[in-house]
Amino acid sequence: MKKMPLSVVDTDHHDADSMAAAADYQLEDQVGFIMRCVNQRHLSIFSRLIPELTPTQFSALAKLCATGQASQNELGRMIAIDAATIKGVVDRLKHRGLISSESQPSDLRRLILKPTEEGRQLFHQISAAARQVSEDTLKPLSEKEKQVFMNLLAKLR
Amino acid sequence: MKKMPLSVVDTDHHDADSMAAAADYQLEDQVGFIMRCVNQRHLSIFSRLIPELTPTQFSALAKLCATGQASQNELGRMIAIDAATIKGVVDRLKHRGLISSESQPSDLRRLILKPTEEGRQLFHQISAAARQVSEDTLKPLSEKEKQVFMNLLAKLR
DNA sequence: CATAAACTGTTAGTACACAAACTAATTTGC
DNA sequence: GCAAATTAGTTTGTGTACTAACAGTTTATG
Repeated sequence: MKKMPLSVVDTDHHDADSMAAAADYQLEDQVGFIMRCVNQRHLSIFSRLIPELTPTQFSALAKLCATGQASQNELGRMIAIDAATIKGVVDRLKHRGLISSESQPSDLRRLILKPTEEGRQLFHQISAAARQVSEDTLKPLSEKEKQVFMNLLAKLR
Repeated sequence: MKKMPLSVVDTDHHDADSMAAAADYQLEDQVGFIMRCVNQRHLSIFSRLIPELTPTQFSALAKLCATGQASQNELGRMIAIDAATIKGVVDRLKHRGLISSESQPSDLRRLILKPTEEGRQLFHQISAAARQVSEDTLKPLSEKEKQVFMNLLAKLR
């Protein structure tokens, strides 16, 4: 790793305020940046322990197994995924035979989604690994710290 | 909001362990799920306060303004973005005239990236807003809680 | 010095994620 | 009873994000 010549302060950038603000802006101290990194680590743990599904696909399948059935948009709302995104997720799960869909006679706009027997089986098979993913992600923290962290994280929802 | 009929426990799903594991699996209590939600909120705050750039584009520009220059892959490494992804980010910043690139004579593989004057100006203009993004994201926490949270979050990197 | 190993950037492929614009179906409000 | 608003799902477009495979360049090694 070579050090690059640092030359931040160079020219006229308007007011003194924005100069000072920009000068001591530390990208790696910002919540968003660190969260992105933590998420990268989490995704890597997830795909190692559960190579069969993406986190989003697993969320959808898990929620569908928990509720029994739901319409497509309804499912998206339950797991915080918008209508445009959930479509692709559902298509892929359907294509793999993990969920089924049929239109609801009483409301022709709606697609009723249900997990197939295969989908339920897969969910049950990997639910232990899913719990392990959370555990591994929080591994760097002590039991007490985990509780505090999860508590604060939930407040930022 | 209508309640759906809950019918989770229905058929033979192998061992008692995985049944029990699956039965009390609460998606909304998992780190990964909550982090995704927190990130959604953060992204929404970001795009409201800084509509000019995405968080990733801002990271790249900010780091380039801080270091003066870097090669493409080097820049990616500094902000935790892989080679395939950084290409698109750099292309878009270049297309908008915020950074420039030229190949390095001493190593023909490398593209040396630098912020343009316009890029530097934009960075200085929005750096205050960038700090505000972090502040707003952490708003639900008290000062003490913010410190604790950032400390624990950093441990999960 | 030759060549294997490592590195830089590129491309293709898959999968989110969201905004905006659209169709069709259903509710509502007057 | 009917127009207006709402809802469900789809499509398009943009922007991450990662894997895998690849070509050209540089470096390290035998």
